[in-house]
Amino acid sequence: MALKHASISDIAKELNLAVSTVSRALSGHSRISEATRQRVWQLAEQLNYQPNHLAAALRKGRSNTLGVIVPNIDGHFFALVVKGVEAVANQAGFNVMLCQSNEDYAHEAKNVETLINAQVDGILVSLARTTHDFKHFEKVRQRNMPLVFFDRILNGSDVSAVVVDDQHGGYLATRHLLAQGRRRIAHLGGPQHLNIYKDRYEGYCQALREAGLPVEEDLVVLSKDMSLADGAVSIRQLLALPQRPDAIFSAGDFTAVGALQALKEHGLRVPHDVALGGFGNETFSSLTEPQLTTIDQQCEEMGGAAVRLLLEMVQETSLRLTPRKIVLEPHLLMRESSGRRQEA
Amino acid sequence: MALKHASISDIAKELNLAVSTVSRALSGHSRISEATRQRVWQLAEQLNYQPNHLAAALRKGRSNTLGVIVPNIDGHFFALVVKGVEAVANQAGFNVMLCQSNEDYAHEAKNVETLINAQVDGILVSLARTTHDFKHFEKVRQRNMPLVFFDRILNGSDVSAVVVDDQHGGYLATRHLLAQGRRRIAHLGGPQHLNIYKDRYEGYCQALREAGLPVEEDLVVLSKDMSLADGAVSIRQLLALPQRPDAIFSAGDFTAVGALQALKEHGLRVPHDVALGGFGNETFSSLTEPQLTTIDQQCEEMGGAAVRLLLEMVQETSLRLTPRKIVLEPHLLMRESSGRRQEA
DNA sequence: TTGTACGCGTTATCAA
DNA sequence: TTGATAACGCGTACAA
Repeated sequence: MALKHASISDIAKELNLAVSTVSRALSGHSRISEATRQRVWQLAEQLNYQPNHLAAALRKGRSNTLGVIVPNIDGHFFALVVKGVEAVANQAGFNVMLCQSNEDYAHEAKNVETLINAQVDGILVSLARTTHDFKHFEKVRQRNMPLVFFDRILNGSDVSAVVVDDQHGGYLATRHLLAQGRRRIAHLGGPQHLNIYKDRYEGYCQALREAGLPVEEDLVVLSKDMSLADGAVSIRQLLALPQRPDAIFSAGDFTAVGALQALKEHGLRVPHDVALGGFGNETFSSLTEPQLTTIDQQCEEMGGAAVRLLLEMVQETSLRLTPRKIVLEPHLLMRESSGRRQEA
Repeated sequence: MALKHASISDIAKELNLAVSTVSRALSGHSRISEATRQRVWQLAEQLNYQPNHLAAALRKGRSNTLGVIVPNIDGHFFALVVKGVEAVANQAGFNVMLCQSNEDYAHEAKNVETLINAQVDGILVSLARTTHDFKHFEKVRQRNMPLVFFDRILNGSDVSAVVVDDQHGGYLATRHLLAQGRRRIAHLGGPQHLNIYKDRYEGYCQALREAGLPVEEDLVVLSKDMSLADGAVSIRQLLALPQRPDAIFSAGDFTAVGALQALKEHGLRVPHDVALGGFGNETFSSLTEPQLTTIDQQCEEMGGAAVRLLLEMVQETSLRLTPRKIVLEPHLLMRESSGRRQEA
């Protein structure tokens, strides 16, 4: 337990002032004579006074703390988003309480409870892959607690959110592969109830359509976890087709690298035999051989934008009613894995 | 602002009870008639009562929140440690407040202030690379706030901490390279004021000594950031030597992979010409070509152990006086980069 | 078993 | 400009 500490009333007693006066002197809010203000500050300094934020929070009904729920933190993406969140939040004088859902719905629901109990002033969420509904946010809405989503949301949901233009990202990646002369382009996708995977897929379709190519069902392989292993499995499936693809656009870097490894194991050369593009710009993406072409999302920027949006809602109750969306632009990072076919 | 909410006094009024009775009924502390307890719980449920933790915290002088300061979160290591921290903390009913120092001393000091202000019940820290003293923890000690370090601490400091046996890790890696028949083994190390880099270096020396080999100054290259770029720079320096090394033990995976890339650029084959071992088992380490031999630390376990140690100190004041250390065992992960020289 | 009364440290309101 | 006082919601001695 912390040692007993100097409080506002200690200062008041010492200076023969009322606590309210001291409080105002310290917060610099109301009009206060320069003389007493100085006396107060000086003694505060001397006693090494530290404001008790808990008490202030109780009184004001505001904890100056923001809650963040992410699926995980060991990938590059969410780690960077959280970094952005923290930077902007701290800047604004808010603390960040972190929760990981481990891609699990039940865990996510528990996280929400936790943050409500902790009395955070607002919540930032990116959904777990296993989340199909918003039930667990009911209490948050009831309390009229500010809530902002980022990156992963449910398709067709009307909520405040900061997202990347995933469709455009998928479009960019696929168009790039087309530009390299590829015609049979496969897609490795994720759970379609999540905006990000659905939109990336749509972008893929859009690019094909634009090139006058059909979307062949056989060439679209969806997986649940978007893991390394999923990539390998998908490749096995694709290579069993009568005619194999000459390029692959994966909606995630992990799956893309899993695919890369599997392709090599099957004796296929990347990009010569099969060109490859991923999504997400994970750390390892530039360390594979060949280096992986991928889509960069503005991770830190996303975190910062989400916090700013949330803080506006925290400060202005009226803004909590109408959902607002912020859309960031993704960028194509051309690297080796999608190069042109070499004329042998 | 959250909507007005049911408090224990609301329940009390409704039931014609005293708040204290309700309080006890809910917390199940004192003796309470089964009848009233049931009535209270039922109404609480009905009114969707949520305890106000802020008020409880103020009253009890305990926030049930733990603070964590890490240098960053975008590497694999700290991400996993934080995951472990969160799991165990939540399990025990504690929240986690996260701060990143960005490897910067000043930032770290600010983080400490932040956490003190937030009135956390205890602090977990892994030092920034630029931290050379403990000054900024003075206030923490003054308040007798529980403080536990993990992974990175200052050499020779007498504090409570959970660390990996880095010396043994360095020893394992180096001995492994020796066992592959290498004799001129270089070392890429980090700032020696931090235990982890110092100890890994010591382990390297120990293995060489044991093999009857000298530690050649020329073969030891230290760098500040342990980044990818540092690895490349170090390689340039090593290759400028009259006789180049036939193996390298790097105290970090990033540097190791930077070295790997540089070696390849110089036309050297890994492991044939130069065998390579890293430290830390980053995600990308198994995705490079060749796959990187490295040392695995028990990240999540470390986070969990640190929280447990901290919580003991939170609950039992007397335990805060004598520093305790917990040492985890590292494991060697043999992969391709350290294979035997192939007889051509 | 239950009720009374007070304090945790702040801030906000009203009066002086 | 300052002071007195009442909350914020909960926990806990002490009394009944």
